[in-house]
Amino acid sequence: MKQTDELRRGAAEILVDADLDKKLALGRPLRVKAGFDPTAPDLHLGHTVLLNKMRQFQDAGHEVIFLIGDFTGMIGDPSGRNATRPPLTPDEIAANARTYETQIYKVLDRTRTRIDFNSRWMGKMDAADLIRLASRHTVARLLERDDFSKRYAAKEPIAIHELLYPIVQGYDSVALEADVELGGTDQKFNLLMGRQLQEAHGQPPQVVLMMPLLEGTDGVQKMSKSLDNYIGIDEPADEMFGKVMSISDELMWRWFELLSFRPLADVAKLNASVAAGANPRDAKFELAEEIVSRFHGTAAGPAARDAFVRRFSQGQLPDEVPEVTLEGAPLKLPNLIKAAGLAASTSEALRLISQGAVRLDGTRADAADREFSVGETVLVQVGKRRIARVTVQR
RNA sequence: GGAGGGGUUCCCGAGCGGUCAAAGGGAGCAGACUGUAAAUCUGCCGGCUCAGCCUUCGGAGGUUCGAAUCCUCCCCCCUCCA
Repeated sequence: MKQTDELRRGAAEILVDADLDKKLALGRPLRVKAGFDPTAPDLHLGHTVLLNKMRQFQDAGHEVIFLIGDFTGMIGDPSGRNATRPPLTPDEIAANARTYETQIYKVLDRTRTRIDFNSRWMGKMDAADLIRLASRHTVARLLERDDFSKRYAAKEPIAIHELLYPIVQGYDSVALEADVELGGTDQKFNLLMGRQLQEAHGQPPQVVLMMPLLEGTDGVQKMSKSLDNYIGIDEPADEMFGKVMSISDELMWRWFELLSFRPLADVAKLNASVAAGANPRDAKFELAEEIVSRFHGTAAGPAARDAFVRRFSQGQLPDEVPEVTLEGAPLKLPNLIKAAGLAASTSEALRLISQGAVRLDGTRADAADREFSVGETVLVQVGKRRIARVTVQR
């Protein structure tokens, strides 16, 4: 039962757990569905939690359906904020789907992945079909959904079409005859709707496996672009490595569980060695290396690690210092910093100088009125991360 | 159609005629400490030709020596009644 342990790894909840074993015992590849929003195709590590789980199912021999909710995208998941959003055009949807494709195969096995769109069946429904589908549900039932009931109780508006969202998503499971649906814990209601609708259509209900939402680099809030606590899977290797290293030790174990493909037993060993006094940093190195290698190729992880050690542990300059040539000499230091893109404004540059954040050729700059004339070249460092070699001209 | 409540700097949110570039919190940035950890402490946190000046408080006008604060019109959001 080793395999099912890994399939359950990190899951927040499985409904119904016992059914998962029964389905696996059927001896045929299961149809595993996971839905994705067509509007947010720029993936970060948080999204890969689900992709990782999909990959695990693929490795166990099952078929994975990457379902793009282009039809449901017209509704927008009723999370409460944007009740109405402009529908995407077919061109936009196609473009987003292509973006998905270039990203998801860093995790998923292309040969076992099927990409589908729920407009394929929903688009064919006419008004009568939709009314028939909706007639199977009651408002009371829909109000069981947490955010609906909260909004209702708070006397916030709920648009009619929002009520249709869970129904449509649930119907997707019917259309695909899904055996298993994967999703985030925030999707619980929608996922369960699939079970209900499948039963109503005479199908065995899918097993619902919910993954937790990954905490972002701040360790508290869920990873999201808007909170800027995310690591995008397209980020440069060194940056990705650095960001992983900046997470807290506590969070690291969580990430091991949800983002690593190391067997749980290995992770337990690492954990034990840290508990016995090993430097947690070294465990984090392992995690960062694995993640970077996944998205940038096997050689990239170790390379990023070396670069990291040289730069931050040994305090050396990075391998490649951006060269910047500026015009408009003579330039005062704050203006030079701004023009080189090392600070957002000269005001900020001024502040940084007074706070001792600026180094010129390695030594702290304290004079804000230092001027640079034609032909001068300086190595400018602002804080730990911003750096450039600047040459002044004309 | 009617009644009412709102729109403030990245976010939340105070301010309700001068002492307001605007309290407080969050986020962010920098310094100290470090394992670029996290936590903590300290400072910063509109812009500029920076002891001064300029532009901001939904928009446009107006009152005033002076407005985020008062008045008029407009735009947008929300709630309730019908």
